[in-house]
Amino acid sequence: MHLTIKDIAKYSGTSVSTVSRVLNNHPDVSEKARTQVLKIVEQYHYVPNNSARNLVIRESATIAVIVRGIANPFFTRIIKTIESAIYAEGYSMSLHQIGSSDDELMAAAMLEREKRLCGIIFLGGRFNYSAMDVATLRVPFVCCTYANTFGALDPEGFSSVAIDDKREAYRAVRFLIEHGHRRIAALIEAKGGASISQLRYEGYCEALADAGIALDPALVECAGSFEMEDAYHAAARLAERAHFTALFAISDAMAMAAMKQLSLHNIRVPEDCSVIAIDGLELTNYCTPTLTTLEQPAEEMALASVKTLAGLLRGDGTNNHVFMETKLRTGASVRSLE
Amino acid sequence: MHLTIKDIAKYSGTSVSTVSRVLNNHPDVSEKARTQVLKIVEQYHYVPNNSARNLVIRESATIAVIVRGIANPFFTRIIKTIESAIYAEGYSMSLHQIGSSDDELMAAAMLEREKRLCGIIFLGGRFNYSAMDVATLRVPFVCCTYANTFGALDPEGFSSVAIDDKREAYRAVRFLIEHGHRRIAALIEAKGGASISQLRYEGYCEALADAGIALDPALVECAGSFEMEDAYHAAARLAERAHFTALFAISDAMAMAAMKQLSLHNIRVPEDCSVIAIDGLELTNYCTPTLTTLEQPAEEMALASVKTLAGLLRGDGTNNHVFMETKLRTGASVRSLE
DNA sequence: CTGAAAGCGCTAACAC
DNA sequence: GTGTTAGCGCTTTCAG
Repeated sequence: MHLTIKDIAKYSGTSVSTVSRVLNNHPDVSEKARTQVLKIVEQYHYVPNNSARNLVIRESATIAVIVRGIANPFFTRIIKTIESAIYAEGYSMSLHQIGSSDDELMAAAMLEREKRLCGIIFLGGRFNYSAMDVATLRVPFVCCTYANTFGALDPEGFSSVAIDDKREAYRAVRFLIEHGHRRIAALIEAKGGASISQLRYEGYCEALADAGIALDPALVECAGSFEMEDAYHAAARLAERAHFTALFAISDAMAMAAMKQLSLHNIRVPEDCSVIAIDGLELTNYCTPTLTTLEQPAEEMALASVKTLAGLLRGDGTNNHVFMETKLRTGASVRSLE
Repeated sequence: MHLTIKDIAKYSGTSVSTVSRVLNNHPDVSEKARTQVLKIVEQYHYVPNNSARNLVIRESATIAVIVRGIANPFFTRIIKTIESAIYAEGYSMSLHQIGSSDDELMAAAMLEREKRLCGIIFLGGRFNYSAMDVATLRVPFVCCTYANTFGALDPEGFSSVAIDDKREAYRAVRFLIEHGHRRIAALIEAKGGASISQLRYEGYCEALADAGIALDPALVECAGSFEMEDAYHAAARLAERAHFTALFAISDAMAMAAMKQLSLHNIRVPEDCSVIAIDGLELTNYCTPTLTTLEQPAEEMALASVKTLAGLLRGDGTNNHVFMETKLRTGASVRSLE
């Protein structure tokens, strides 16, 4: 079917070991043999079989990045930085996306064996690994953008880089309160459960509580997902049910959909209702009004993830868990209620 | 290092073939052996090595989807549909992203050997393959979203599903002309070259020509990329240099950035300037004003790609090249110049 | 510098 | 039903 290294050896009048050496840039090959092999490779469009290669090598200096939900535009920024950081550290990257219903740990375990990985970075994922779940993993791994807050893992056994979702949500809502708002609605995904939505919702509740504002259930609306369309409908329910002077959305995308819905209800942003969110998508710089948001430090998070993993691989460096801070990006969607 | 099928055979008191049969759900295994093997597999967290598996199988009923630039939000919609269509046809999907500087054909050739693919779908990619370039590919492939317009490939040798970029751009600009506009600016990526930008630019030129409107170079601005930020700056140059009553942007994202810039120049959309684009991103439903755009039929394109490939694989069906039509999505960004 | 040969972990005949 | 065994295509000692 396909040409093998054996065929190339035959056609170029050498042996498979010589061909292998040429292909892998080993020094111990005569210039003559090298040229000849390369010529045949070119001529016959030979492409080596990676499965065979992966099977025989012991370790591959490859770090896998396993992404859950690549549609998330926030991840694309992170991935870009992770990639260059991985190369800069002398490793190569293998990027894999998994569906939201797939098991990233199983995917990781299979890749570890298939590609002889030396490390793994999880980007987005479940929040509740158990020790059993990670038992198949033999290489160090770091969770980027989430910290297994709800899981039961030995913190010494892995690393994480994330924002403190609860704290940042607290800051966002606090920001609204400081601008004089007291009737603050929340647009979340769902209550309870082990998710980013729950953490950010808790931050919302705590900020209200600390300011002596009673939690009004009528001001909290669940979209059921992080999708813009669902957020759009949820915002309609909110607008029709309650009055509020400010809205905290758990994500930029949801905030954007909500703003559209508010304008349809003749609620002007920020004149009638201020809006704040968390994420800092590039995109929300371009909507009208520009969204005020707590921007996640994507680049720093990416860098920290790779640095941590590289430290682990080199032998210096230990597992650790870092929480980064967001940066307030002041848009035009929040006004003071003087 | 890792447990192998041999270890599992030993621990479960059977042979490797029995273990293999259990793992691959072959019928010829006693219930007793099956339970026993599964127990050991579970207990020792055994995970098979796919490289070894891929090496020995002849073909795998796997279709690879190779995406260039997964950041493109338009692709995520397509991928979702492609995935379910592939499963519905009885194949499994292997999704791979490649960087914009990588060679998708080399990636495809390697995957074909590594995973014993039976077919390939390219999503986004270069426009100028040559026959030499595809010489390494042995399985049928279809180009989704582009048609190798600038390439030199035998049309019988591959399939494509795309929109006719030139025609659709023509329609968009024609739409503006029918609304009374004559000073129509164009926001493109770059002039010349083998790209979607060039095709859409040609459509713009032709629509103007057909309407007897002279092409004014001052009304054409190149962003240099498809990025929002670059489009944003390009729109500023345009606004400062020329007067126009309408703007045609080659993509939704660029249009969105341009609208923001126009508003900064006190040019209201659509009162002072109408805006139209091509793509139909979900997102532009939520910006203000809602963007009028020619929506690419992502789902149909995805479906057609898989159907074509499946036909090729089954033996009925031949290579073909289909151009789909966009659907006008009327937003609020275009007004009539009565 | 070069080639022969021993596997890497798995599947699939092929015998039993 | 089950076990033995011959490779899949490649890298890598180990001799020459």
